[in-house]
Amino acid sequence: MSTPSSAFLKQLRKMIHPSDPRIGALGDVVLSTSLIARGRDIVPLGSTERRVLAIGEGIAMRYRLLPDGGRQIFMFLLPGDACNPNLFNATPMDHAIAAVTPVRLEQIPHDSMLVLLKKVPEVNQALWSMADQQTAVMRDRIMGLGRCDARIRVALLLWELVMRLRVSEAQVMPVVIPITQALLADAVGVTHIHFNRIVSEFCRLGILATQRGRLFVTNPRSLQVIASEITCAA
Amino acid sequence: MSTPSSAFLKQLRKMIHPSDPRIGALGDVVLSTSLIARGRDIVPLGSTERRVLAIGEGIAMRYRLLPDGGRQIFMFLLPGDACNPNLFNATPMDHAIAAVTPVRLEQIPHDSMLVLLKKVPEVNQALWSMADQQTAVMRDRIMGLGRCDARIRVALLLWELVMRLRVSEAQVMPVVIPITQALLADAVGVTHIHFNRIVSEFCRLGILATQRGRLFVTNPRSLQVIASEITCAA
DNA sequence: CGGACTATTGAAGCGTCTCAAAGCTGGTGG
DNA sequence: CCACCAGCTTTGAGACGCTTCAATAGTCCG
Repeated sequence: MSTPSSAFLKQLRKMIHPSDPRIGALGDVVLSTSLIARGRDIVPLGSTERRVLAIGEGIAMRYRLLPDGGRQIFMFLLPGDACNPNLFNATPMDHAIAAVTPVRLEQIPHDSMLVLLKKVPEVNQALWSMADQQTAVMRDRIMGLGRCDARIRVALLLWELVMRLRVSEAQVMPVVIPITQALLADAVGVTHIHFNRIVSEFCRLGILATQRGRLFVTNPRSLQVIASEITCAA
Repeated sequence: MSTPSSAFLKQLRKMIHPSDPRIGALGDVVLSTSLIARGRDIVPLGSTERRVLAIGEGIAMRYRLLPDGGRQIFMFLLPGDACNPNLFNATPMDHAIAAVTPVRLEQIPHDSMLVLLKKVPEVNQALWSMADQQTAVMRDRIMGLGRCDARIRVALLLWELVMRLRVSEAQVMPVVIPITQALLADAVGVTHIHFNRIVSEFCRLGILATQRGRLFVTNPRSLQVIASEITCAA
């Protein structure tokens, strides 16, 4: 069985096929892990990696800084998500990736991945799927930013995180989102201050509960209702 | 030489390597084209394609409709751009692609692509690069939508289009952008009406000139200046 | 020549930002 | 073990960017 305690390999396996025999080859991959402290960069701006990096545990973010000190967060990366699914990319990163919580990072040298790729071509396909999923998340973000008011954008983001957390971690009901309000605000493109007013409202509605540094989603159902007030047809 | 009159194959060739000998194999690909009228869908919502579709000539858009009748445009596709660079994707589209101008569409069956892929593995790499370029464009869009006011978003979009048009078509100075103001507005997330006020301002500044259905960029330089008033460090 | 689409202009309303300030909470060092 | 400090959260009031609604004008096509 070679249970891959790796979140990344687990996700890879899931994308290939429920029970492909060649999946055993995944165990042969050279995988190392390291711990990244909260707030530190995992992949700095302008870097070119020669390993596949993936989130093993914790939460990270793709982001970019602006000259005025602002910051835009493109998306949050959850356990199993790859920072750079494109094995062949030689161009320097146009953004950075940092740890939102303490992160256990999984690293696989490109060489090792390429060997695997030759043995199991379906891995390439799986990597494509992972990349596609991430761009789908970004499309949803563009959708929200371009067409919805802040209230709905917040609901959309939280709903997205709840859904994605449910698969990576098997969460129980009060879903925990261990991300600062300021960071969440930087993702939906509002001031952390206005974000907070919206959170307060959701708390009053019994949808959320707060604690320093984290949010509890007590009622995902109504979150989705709010989100779908304007959400897309897809 | 087998000059591929195909914009897509040209782009593919460019991404592989300036002068790889195996590039000749690109000519063996099964390529057909068809004409799409302005406004028609190229790839409808929910479809699953078994061919690679690419823009040969003209401009298309990735977009999604909202229940309230609104529309968000994720990005514009220019000659050479692929609608679906992921050969292995079997999941239905979560958005649609339509022709902004009359479009000459290039179609290559997946079978044929896979044959090519086996002969020239670098093609896979090239497809990855194309996908990466598109997500880079989307990241820039998120950046703008989340962090910049409308004036700058407009400058950013127009600057992006000017840059990308310069490579696909060898444009001369008054760069023509044959896209309706209403559509451009739907891309940057403002009312077409407010978009028009910004265009008017840019006209007064001598940056733009207008004509029914198209924009002329007469002074790209100052466009970039405005765009970089807040733009990212990258 | 009529009809449909595109562009343009004005005025009122509101969503969000900005600035300013003050609680809180948890972790750190004394 | 306590005090302090940095980071996170919360609250208020004024300003402004953008939307909305309404209406007119220009331009292409059948």
